[in-house]
Amino acid sequence: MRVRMAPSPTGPLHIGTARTSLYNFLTARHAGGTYVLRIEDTDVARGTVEFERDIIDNLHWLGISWDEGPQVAGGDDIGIFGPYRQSQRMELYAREADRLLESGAAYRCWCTPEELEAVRREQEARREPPRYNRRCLNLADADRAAFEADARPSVIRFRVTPEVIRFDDLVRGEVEFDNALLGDFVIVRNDGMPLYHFVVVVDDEAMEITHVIRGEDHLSNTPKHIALIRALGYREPRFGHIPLILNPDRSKMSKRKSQTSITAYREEGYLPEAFVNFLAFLGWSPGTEEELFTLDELASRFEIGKVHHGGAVFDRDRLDYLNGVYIRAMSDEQLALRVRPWVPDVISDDGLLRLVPLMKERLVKLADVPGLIGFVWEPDEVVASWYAPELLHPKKGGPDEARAALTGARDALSALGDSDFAADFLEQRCREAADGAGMKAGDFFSPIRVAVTGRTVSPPLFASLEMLGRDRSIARIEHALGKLTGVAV
RNA sequence: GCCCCCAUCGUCUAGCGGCCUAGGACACCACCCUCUCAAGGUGGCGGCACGGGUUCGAAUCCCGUUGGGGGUGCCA
Repeated sequence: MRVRMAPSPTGPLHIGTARTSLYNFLTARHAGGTYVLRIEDTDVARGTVEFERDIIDNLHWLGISWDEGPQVAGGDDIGIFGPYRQSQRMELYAREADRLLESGAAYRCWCTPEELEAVRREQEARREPPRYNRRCLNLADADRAAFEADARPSVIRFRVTPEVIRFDDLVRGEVEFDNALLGDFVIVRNDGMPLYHFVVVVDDEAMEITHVIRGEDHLSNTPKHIALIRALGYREPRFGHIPLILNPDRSKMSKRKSQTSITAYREEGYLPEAFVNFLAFLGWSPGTEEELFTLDELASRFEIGKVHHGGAVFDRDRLDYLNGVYIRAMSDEQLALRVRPWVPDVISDDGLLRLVPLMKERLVKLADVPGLIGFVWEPDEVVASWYAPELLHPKKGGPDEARAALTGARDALSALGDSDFAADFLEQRCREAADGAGMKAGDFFSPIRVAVTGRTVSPPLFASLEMLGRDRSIARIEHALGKLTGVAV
């Protein structure tokens, strides 16, 4: 078995491409087959090397690797079927196009886009299917000779034979199309650039691809490809069309309506292992109630034949949940490492490790880290700027209660030495102080929380105080007291 | 318009003729735990699109309807 993924570098790695790549990868790994990466960069107008870079990087990030593929960073191609960029395979396409021309399976067409457009409009007006009228196929010899002598640019069209095309789709079973409904489609542009339908077929043959697994949006392209395969005398691979990933409104997932670039998810701090797990289940399930799988486990369980037929909506909530599960399953040491890019250097590795227990259960995405524990490293004034004085008021109470709690806490904390400034001690003393002030613990803690973390929602208060240390904790409480007087009058 | 594909809770799905009073997960709601928020625990809400067949029996098979999606490029 030889399978391939064939991304086009006309944009950053897209969720759909990532999922298709994953399914191909899993299919190859499951069967012990070979996995090939081929860059389909025939669209020079839209493709860029930056996008190719993004695609390769993010595929790697997801843990998807390939046995054969293009050279990267000046290295050599991996594999003997290269080059693996279509832009480097032009002689092959030219040769195969000539074969088609010679056999009469393809022909040159000199129609201009404007002429084509006019014909299309007429057909639509007559409610006929819009397809090429074969004007250039039926050209008189003299006219053809004139065009050729003129060296006027021409495209090459594939002459579609009217016949019913059937194939046994890996995921859908028997599918049939009537190619009589197809027009003669262009396979080489008038600037000599070969087009997708053509190159994909040529390369799959040249690279000995046995299984073509792609998105359902290609299902109706397959009869074209099969026709081409037959005309060229190629072997027909198996085809499998996997369901699309959908926007919430159930249309094909698009940049306009959803976040589709893998880079964006990576930057938000989703874990690749969670992301892959999530992606795998968008259109497939092992048939049991298990739902946590590593890439290796997916590879051993995945079967292309068990892939669903219907599209799947991309559900952020579920992704978030899964990411949280993976975060919580990590050791503190692992999580500290993963979170490092979101934490400033002033926090040492040891310090970060001590911070991890404060955030682990609360973390959904790694990028949430600063919002969660930023108060630890932000300057006192910055933390103070996060809250309005009114936020210091406990739920049941006003400035008086806030002041009572804050002064009580300040006194209790001040009485403690640096070595006693530990969470359990702090809690004990603050509870005593709450009693002393005749307040409920919750109401007493609330102003302290806001003063120290700048927010009404925070990690556990006393562990937070401990992390912050005696002096900074007291300073923040004093500061809060000052803010309180400013408005209390 | 034409061609093709698809159809189980809001979402991801289990189900492949009797095990289904349709199971799980996310989300949502309630309660418990609790210094806030989480995490965790318990419970709840919620679905076989519709109509015909076939069969002793249909979420499962067939046909139709409806709905949704994809394609219909000198993009991929």
